Amino acid sequence: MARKLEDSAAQLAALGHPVRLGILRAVVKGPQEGTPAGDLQARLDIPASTLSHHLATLSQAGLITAERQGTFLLYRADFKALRALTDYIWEECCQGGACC
Amino acid sequence: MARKLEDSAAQLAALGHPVRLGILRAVVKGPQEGTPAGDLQARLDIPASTLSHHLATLSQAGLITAERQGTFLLYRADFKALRALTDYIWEECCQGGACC
DNA sequence: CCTAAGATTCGAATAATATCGAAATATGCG
DNA sequence: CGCATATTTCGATATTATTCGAATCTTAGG
Repeated sequence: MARKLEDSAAQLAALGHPVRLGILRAVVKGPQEGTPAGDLQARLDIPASTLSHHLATLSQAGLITAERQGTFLLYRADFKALRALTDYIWEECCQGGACC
Repeated sequence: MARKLEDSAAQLAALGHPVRLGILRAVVKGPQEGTPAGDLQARLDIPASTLSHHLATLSQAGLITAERQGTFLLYRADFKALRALTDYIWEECCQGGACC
């Protein structure tokens, strides 16, 4: 399965925003079973609608996943996707043989 | 030296554009001493002014460096910066202990 | 000094993104 | 059902990014 440059760019763009990078960090450092959107909102102190928009961006990029638990929506980081993304960067780089 | 979230976000944003990711790839796969802007333009088939703008973005983010050689400007990838960036992502992730 | 080649900067139009309050949707519970 | 809580979607605005032709700048060479 060929990894598309466009998809990687979309994931990198999703991470390329201070608020979203902060969201990912908060999700990663949160409980393994996931962090409710409300908890993220309280911790990061941003309006709910803004947070929701950023969560959607990260989710569409495939970097986080959501699972409903009652009235809560638990967000979890997709570590496999993160690994694939960083791997992609280095596959690109090492193909030239200049760095590793 | 503490790596700032904002700086990482800026670097990720620089990579988060298909054309710029393509430029980085071309630079990485090019000769070690650097690739002239004109070569990149011919290979990627984009207007010179557009290319120049993207090169400036990548350069300001600290992902590539430029060195003049006569009338040419040779662009090189900053592998150290790329490594630091991918490392940063995993430092963030592994702090939670959930993934590695 | 003049010209040509390589590359950037300017300027201006268009497109995309970010933000956030208000309204709407989904879920659980009494 | 009706209400409360959690979250998203809508709508509207402000900001920023992207694009590219034309003009400018830089350097080398005659």
